Amino acid sequence: MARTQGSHSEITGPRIREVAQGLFARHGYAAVSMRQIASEVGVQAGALYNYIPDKQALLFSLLKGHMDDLLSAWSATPTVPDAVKRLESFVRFHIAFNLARPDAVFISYMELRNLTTDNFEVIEALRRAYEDRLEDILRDGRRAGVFAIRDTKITTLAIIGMLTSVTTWYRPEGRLSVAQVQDIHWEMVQRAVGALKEAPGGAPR
Amino acid sequence: MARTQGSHSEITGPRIREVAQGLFARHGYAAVSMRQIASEVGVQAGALYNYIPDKQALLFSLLKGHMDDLLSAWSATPTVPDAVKRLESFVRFHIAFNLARPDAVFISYMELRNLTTDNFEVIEALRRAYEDRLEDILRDGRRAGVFAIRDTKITTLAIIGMLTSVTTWYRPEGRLSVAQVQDIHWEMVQRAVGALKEAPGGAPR
DNA sequence: GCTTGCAGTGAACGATTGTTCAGATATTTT
DNA sequence: AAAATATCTGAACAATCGTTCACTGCAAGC
Repeated sequence: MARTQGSHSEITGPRIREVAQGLFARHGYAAVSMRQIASEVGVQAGALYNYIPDKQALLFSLLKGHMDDLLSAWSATPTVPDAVKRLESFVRFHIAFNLARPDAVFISYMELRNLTTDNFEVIEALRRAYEDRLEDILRDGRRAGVFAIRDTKITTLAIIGMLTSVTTWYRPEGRLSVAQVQDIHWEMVQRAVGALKEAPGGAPR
Repeated sequence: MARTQGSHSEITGPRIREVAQGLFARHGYAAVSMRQIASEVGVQAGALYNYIPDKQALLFSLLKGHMDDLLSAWSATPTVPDAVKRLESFVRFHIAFNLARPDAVFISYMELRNLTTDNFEVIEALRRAYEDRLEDILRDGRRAGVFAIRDTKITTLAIIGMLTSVTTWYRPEGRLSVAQVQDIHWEMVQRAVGALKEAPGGAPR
């Protein structure tokens, strides 16, 4: 039995990427076979090659797509002149964007080592470009005297590290809403960059 | 040709774990074959099974060993009564300990998904136990009124996330020493938990 | 010097890997 | 209705996977 109903090409193509993303996130790129992907799509392994040249290209296309989405989504958020407000924007954006696509985030820094050297460099450049967006904000704020930062590069990486780690534990059915998580982290980031000056003895809790 | 010189058992055993740790960190558990490990040890694949029951047990033993080391190393650091000093101790310890064994750290949260369910639960419990050490410090400090923390659990995870991310970028030959990285992060953590009250208008930079 | 036992070899096992491709079927175009 | 095109099957490919095992050689104990 070959095709059992009408044209599937517009369904199968995206489905392959969805299924692969889920399986890669759960089990890892190397541990997932093309036959597993095909089976979950509802197709034989050979049919996958009507849509992708090979397994490596599938992984790369997922990571590339995610980084492109990330960068263009951030570019689409309105720019405000105030560095503090811009930092708040970034913090809330980063958390919301990442929590909305945990699988993509997961594989995007878990499967970097399974990329070809060429492919790796492309993704790495995009990652750095994203980090630069935050570093620019921090540099501006420092120059304006609203942030007290020792080292913008390290602070950039520390903030991104802190914010990204949310994806490792957050569960939608858990105790906190996304907005609450954003609030808590925004407060911590504000303090970490020295933007929130509290009166000494200011209310704990 | 079999063995070409004297007894190797006390060499080969640890070597297998060293080599496996390095290869797992670089390429991932699923992507590394027993033959690759054996080849780098300088032995045939079959010989590995004189030391380990199977590949899964090798991975588990690496992760278990790392978590045991981590917990007992922290337990061995002197306890001070002051919560702020205890937090400083933790921050510096976590950074130094992780930077000293990047491969072990890397696979310890990269290969969790390649563990059997039973094995995973063991490692997960140890990870939580370590997090609890930090959460205890934060809770004590909050009770004592020296930390202004909204949510101790989230703050715990955020701090660990921030500190652990150092291993993803730090290179010994880089711009900063471990001590400098510790200093910068300790300042950020101090502020994030509201322990560092700066006079409003306090010197930026 | 003989025996015992550890440490390692090298071949073999069935299973599975990514990928290719001729052929079958359904849809679309003519 | 016929021809052309798109989509998928199912078998096959060489390679590699984790693991087992009969066998070999060396070192240590007697």
